[in-house]
Amino acid sequence: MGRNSRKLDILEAASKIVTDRGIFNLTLEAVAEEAGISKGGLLYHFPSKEALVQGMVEHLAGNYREKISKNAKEDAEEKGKWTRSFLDVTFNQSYQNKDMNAGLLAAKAVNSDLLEPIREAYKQWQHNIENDGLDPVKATIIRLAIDGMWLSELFDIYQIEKEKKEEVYRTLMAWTEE
Amino acid sequence: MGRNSRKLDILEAASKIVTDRGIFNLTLEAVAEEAGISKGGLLYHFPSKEALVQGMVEHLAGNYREKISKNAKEDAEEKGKWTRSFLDVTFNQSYQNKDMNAGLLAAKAVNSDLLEPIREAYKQWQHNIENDGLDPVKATIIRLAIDGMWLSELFDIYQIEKEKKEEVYRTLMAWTEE
DNA sequence: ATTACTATACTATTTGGACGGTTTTGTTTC
DNA sequence: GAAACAAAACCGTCCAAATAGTATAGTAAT
Repeated sequence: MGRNSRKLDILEAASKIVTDRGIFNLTLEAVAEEAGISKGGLLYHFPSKEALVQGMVEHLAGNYREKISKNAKEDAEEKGKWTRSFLDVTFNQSYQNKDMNAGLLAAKAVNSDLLEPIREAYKQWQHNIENDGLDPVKATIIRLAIDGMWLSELFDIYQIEKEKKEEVYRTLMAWTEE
Repeated sequence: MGRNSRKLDILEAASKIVTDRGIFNLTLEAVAEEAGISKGGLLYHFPSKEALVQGMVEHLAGNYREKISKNAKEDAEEKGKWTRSFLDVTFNQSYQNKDMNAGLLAAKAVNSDLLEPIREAYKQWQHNIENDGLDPVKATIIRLAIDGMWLSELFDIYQIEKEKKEEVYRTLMAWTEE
């Protein structure tokens, strides 16, 4: 798998550091060490810290987008497919995805402008969800609820019990099929 | 003239810096200057940066708690009062409250343990909401949706149009009255 | 005397990033 | 196929700037 995964190695290392040690420990040296590369080598791939964080965001936004659009396309039922896809991917995949959380936190801390790719993605999803054959307000609520779930966990504000989480998920999913 | 609001001035200054300039610019010097106090004076009140952030969190958590419990007590209808109060306070008051956002971001960045007062508050609210005379799952969804709304804005991920926000709010509110 | 500061100077450490050099890999020419 | 060269990938050191926190001497009001 060689050479092309070098950049990915670095991005993963950066995510790991943010997740495990917090934003203030995301230093070039720490990332280099975690990725098994020298500081110079790191700066070769990402010429500045901002570029590194930008890389993180672009990577996670791309991944997330792909998953959601693929999932929607595979849905047999037309009505509600975007809402379902968003719900499913967010709950079952991105949820535990450290990259997402780390990238968000890093971008917010370093430079809010770097969040643009994510904003762009969300804008599109919101549009799709509102034109999904469902009641737009209810669809939006579904979206907000699942976002509330992962954002509150990302923030360590609270975490509902697994049981209740599953129940919420099933209920929201059922709403997309009404 | 016990200018006892000195500590509050400092906390407000800190919030303003985080909101306007981001977490990395929350330095002791910057806070002192923004608060119109010397660095020594700042350290007199908050002996370390961590203590300052702790102060921020405690202050916002206290405020938030008070508002919600006051609001719930004033509700004429018993059923759903906690859910309504949470919804109302979050949407109409804490929402634009920069203190909340700044405190959260600062605590998450500096030391996640500092979020404990908020976690404690949320734990209680979740308990109240689940025993509010409403369907617990639906009540939880209401809570999650409104959290999704302010957290996604706090994060600058997306912002729905005002119109739609109001609609969502009204719909959620109606659900607490069913 | 105590509380609540101001003002300045200082230390010790960290950090982003520049820089110059080296190794690896790939391509062309003989 | 080997030599010659070029480009990409990478290393390790150096440095100026910034920062948390300490120290200290002094002020003003209660």
